[in-house]
Amino acid sequence: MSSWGGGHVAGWGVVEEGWRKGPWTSEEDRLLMEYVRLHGEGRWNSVARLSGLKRNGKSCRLRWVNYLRPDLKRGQITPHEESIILELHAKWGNRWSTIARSLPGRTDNEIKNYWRTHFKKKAKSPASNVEKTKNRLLKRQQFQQQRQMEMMQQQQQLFRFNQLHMKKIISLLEDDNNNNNMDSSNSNSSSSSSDSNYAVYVPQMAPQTTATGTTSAYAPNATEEQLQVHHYQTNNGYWPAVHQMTVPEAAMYEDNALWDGLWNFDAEGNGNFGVSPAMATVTCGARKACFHNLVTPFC
DNA sequence: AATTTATTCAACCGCTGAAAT
DNA sequence: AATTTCAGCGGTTGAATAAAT
Repeated sequence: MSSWGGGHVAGWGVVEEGWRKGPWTSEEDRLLMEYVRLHGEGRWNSVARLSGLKRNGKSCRLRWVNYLRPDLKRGQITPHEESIILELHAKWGNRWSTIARSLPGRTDNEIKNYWRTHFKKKAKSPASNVEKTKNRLLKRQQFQQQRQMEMMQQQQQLFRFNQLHMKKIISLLEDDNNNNNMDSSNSNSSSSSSDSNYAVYVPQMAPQTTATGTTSAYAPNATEEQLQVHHYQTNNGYWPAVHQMTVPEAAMYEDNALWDGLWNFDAEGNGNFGVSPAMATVTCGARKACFHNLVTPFC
């Protein structure tokens, strides 16, 4: 069944001429990551000798570059990225690796696949099919927008709730203050619970739990440790990349992540907003960004 | 509910050019 | 200078999954 191009026919995971082929197991990923940790990227043909992996250099390099590299950006291609792909493809044609250089965290393979599935067919297919695709995308987009509105409404409600509480607290404090300073009658300093007072109150988001259960608060003062994601479960079972994201890096991603968050709003509402596990933490950033936008006008 | 069709994407291949021997 | 090795590129395949019938 799996005759990859030319050459001898070998099944998935079958050892052919000493080399294993097909999908990678979590153990193989672990070995490869360990190899890179110890020896760095490159010298791929030494992997088998030094790590015990029964994969050839080519396969190892590909696995690392397209899947295990910690700086990979996961999640769907954003509209912004899509426009870059289109623009650069018009300019350079199928020079995928060149295009990929303009999209940090995206691989040439990913861009190639994306372009082929989204644009190559569209160019060929009859108008009716294009319409169908358009309608389907539109439908999905509308649904996603609705979900987003619901989320925002919930967040606004939470904010209002916090405001009310703060008002109560302030008035209680004022009462207390007034009682304590009964004899100082001209106490102008004790402000009433004016808007300007609670407007500066920025409610802290509850810590978000990532796919791994790792707490990722993504508060402005979140430590680097809080922003680390260690191991993920994916649909094929395992995604072991160790992605360490510093606070400035996370901030840099925030913009993109916001797009991802909006674009990938997930129908199941599974808490990851439809992004891949690797982006789960980053998406928390997006959520934070959304929330921040709600608060900003009051600041 | 079952079947068919379409889509996605990880992993393969052959080829090429650069670097090492 | 010739040969071998290695890394990287673009094209292709097919298993898994989603959507349509």
